[in-house]
Amino acid sequence: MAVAALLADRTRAGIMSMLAEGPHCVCEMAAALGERQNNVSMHLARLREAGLVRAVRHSGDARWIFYERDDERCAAAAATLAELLR
Amino acid sequence: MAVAALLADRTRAGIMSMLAEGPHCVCEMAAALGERQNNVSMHLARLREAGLVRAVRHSGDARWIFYERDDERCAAAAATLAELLR
DNA sequence: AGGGTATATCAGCCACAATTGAGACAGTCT
DNA sequence: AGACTGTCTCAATTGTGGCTGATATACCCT
Repeated sequence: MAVAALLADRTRAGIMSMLAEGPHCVCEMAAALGERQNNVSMHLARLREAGLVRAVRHSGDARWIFYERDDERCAAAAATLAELLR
Repeated sequence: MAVAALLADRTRAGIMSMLAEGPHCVCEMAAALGERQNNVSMHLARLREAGLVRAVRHSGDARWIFYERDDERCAAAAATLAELLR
């Protein structure tokens, strides 16, 4: 899926926005965005496939799965988009 | 329509890419992109509504309508997108 | 005025993506 | 082991957006 299409979805944009501030677990984002957990999970899968985010398991309690941005990939994606609007 | 959604379409991305090099008329872009005229026209309408491009009539022959980018709006849009990937 | 060309608009159809609902899986407690 | 919680996956439905085909509008030319 293209970067622009990934950001085009309201929920995914919200996810990226939240992750810009730091790592969050799925249920936190679902609650904050007013979306169901399985939806957020699916959108995260899309973002993961594109490499924009990655899942990390906490060492202490592995029930929660935290997601964080891949800054390098995000920067590359931003450059790709900026090219179109250059 | 959101900026990201506008750029998510292959045809619209092609249009923006062509317009980055300079003004073009609808039929030129349709031919270059291998799309039908009415499709390109419709996509241009979307881009026009968003303010990313504008139509200009040639003074000499007003049959052709040239489209050109609105650099200011494009820069603003790029900033909006960059914010999500910041 | 009439014919030709460039562009715009509109209804109908189709494809794809988002949401829903249900269930599976993994890890943590008691 | 059994209950509970957080996450993931999948089939079915819904909804949105793009494409098509036809038509309308605008301009030029003879």
